[in-house]
Amino acid sequence: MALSADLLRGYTDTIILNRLREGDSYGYEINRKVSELSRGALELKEATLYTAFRRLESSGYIISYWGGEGSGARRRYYSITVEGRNRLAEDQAAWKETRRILDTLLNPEERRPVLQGRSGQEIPVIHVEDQSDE
Amino acid sequence: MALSADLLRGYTDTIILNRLREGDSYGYEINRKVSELSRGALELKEATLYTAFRRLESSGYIISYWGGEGSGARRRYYSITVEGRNRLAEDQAAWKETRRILDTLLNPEERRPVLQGRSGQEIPVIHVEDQSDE
DNA sequence: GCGATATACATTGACAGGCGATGTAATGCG
DNA sequence: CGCATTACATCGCCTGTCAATGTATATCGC
Repeated sequence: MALSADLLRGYTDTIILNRLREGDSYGYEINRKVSELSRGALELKEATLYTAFRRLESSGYIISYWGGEGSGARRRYYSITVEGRNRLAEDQAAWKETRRILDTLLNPEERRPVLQGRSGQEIPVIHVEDQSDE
Repeated sequence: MALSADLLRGYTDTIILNRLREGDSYGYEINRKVSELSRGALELKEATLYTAFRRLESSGYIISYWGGEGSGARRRYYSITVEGRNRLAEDQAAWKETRRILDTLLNPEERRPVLQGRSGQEIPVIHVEDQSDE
């Protein structure tokens, strides 16, 4: 099943940052790696990729430099900045939260509902039973 | 943390369908329920809600009718159709897939590594007691 | 040497979903 | 009566995705 990257809208930047966390890289390679890690389920389109790079760089989350000449076409390498790492950490936290919310809102438990507020004082579990027929 | 609903783009329709699965309802109520279930983390904006209703209805996933007069403002009730249920099932499957991919692409393993074989057999769910709060 | 292919980067314009702003209307309460 | 609450609705802007298109270099087969 090829994921419609529409459901991933907004995560492209985070995906790139997380890739860069493991070391500098360039567009084409990042793309291959992403599709490899996702088993081909996610193929970032080039236009999406490169607009993301521009967005990230102009926001200071990554910086770029030319390199790799002599072994194929020229490459523009990207490097994650400190701000980028911070942004990545926030994004990862946001993803966990989003995942939790969507799990409860869309149902597919299987991971079990998470009903913990940050203050902890909030209500115990209200039984939301779920028989699919009616 | 209030979720930027930008990260939820594309899921609004599914959230609504899943709510309707439990019975007919109307905009205002659905909205309250969603924010209750998410503990206030997700507040669907009215513009978002009602455009979603129009989208869903014109696609045949829901149908609407007026009702509830006499007890406040008039309400437009929505009912999920058979097509809507099918669509919902697909969306839920897509969410599981998306979740899996994003978990591997964004890293936050923490619950279980996602390295299952292509063959589709699920990883045996490891029983993780979920009492820790972050 | 030459065309095909793969690598690699880049921009433009269209499209779709979310949402702020704004408007309408009915009911209930003090 | 005035105001809050409930409830629905639309317009126009913004942002991220992506098809289409273009450029350039290196390698491989013939």
